[in-house]
Amino acid sequence: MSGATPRPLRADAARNRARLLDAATEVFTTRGVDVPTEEIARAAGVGVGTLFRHFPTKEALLEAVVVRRLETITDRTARLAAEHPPAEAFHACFRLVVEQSAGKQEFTRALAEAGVDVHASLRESSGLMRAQLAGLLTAAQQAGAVRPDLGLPELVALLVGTGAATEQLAADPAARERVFEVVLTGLRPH
Amino acid sequence: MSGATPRPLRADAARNRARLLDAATEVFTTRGVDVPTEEIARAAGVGVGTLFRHFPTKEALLEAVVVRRLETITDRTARLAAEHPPAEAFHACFRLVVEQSAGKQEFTRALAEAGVDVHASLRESSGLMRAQLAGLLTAAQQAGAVRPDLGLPELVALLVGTGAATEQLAADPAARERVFEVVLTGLRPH
DNA sequence: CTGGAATCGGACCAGCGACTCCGCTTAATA
DNA sequence: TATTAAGCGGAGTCGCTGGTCCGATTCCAG
Repeated sequence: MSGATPRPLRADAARNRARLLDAATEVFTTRGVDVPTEEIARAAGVGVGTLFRHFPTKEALLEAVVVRRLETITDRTARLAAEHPPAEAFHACFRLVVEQSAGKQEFTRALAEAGVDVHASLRESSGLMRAQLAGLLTAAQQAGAVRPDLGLPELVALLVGTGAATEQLAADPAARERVFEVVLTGLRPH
Repeated sequence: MSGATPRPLRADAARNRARLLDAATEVFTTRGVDVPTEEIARAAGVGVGTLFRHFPTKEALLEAVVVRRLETITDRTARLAAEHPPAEAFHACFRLVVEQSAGKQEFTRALAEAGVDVHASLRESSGLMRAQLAGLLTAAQQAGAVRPDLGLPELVALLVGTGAATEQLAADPAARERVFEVVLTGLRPH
């Protein structure tokens, strides 16, 4: 197995890599995954050659973006889970995940479509995320705050769905809030 | 203004047109809107030339497919609405629209992205659909079956969202049912 | 049956976008 | 500061896909 980075990566190279990641996140999110790679390179202030040296493939770049975002969300979720009682934590995380995933369905879908089996790195961080969610869910259920008949798959589906729903209401925060209320109310035991 | 069809369309032409529409519906739904036009032509058993004579553009074909599906759904919705009391009708239609819209978000999104303003035909049938839904919603609200603070936009968003959610659970009907219950429960007044 | 208009099919064309290549630039080090 | 290898940029390549064109084929009126 290969250990850490073989070489420490030169200063400018590291900077460019970071810029590319940021630019790609921005551009993919706002304009969709179909933007030409050149657009991303331009947004990052580098040439396409640089882009492809850092990420061998457009798909690899997309994957890197998704992984980073997943990791961020997982971290924040963990913090919320640690600092609040189960019911509150569950609700806060639900909102967090939905809000932070805006436009992300497209990402993962594109990934899933492109290569049949996603890369190891994605599977790993997505696994961590799922583990977090599973813990949150069972804790909330034991606290009597969530219907006991729901499993992780249903929770994930509802997260994705609520994301899609709120995306439709981007312009109207009040309506978005009402949608949240509908879903969160429906999640309570009845 | 132009009246009805200028010419009655030859027999084989009509057949081919229908085949194209069916094949396109099938292929777009199962493999996404990015399939090459040639695939659709092959699935329909015709050449690409025929395809482009009937539909001047790939986008036009997609639009025709979407319009047809919207019309079907609208018809069924109308029938349900006429034959059941408000609350039942609302629930039944909610399920119907979600189930029949499977994979359709992608369609409309692709359309919206492609040309900025969708074609008149689509706007028309989509308007009819929205009118149906609006009627259904207010009736159900007056019957006390649905939260009174929801508007048409929220309903549409929830339809789209529930569609996205159930699509994630394609393999597990029981889980899908639980998702429906969550959303429909959340829609009731509290 | 048959003439000819409508329709068909698929080779062909053009534009686009992912990725490569290589001469030039620049960070790191002695 | 000089040396050198890592890194950069972007013009160019190649394959793919939407859309066109026209000779071959098919329907149908007389």
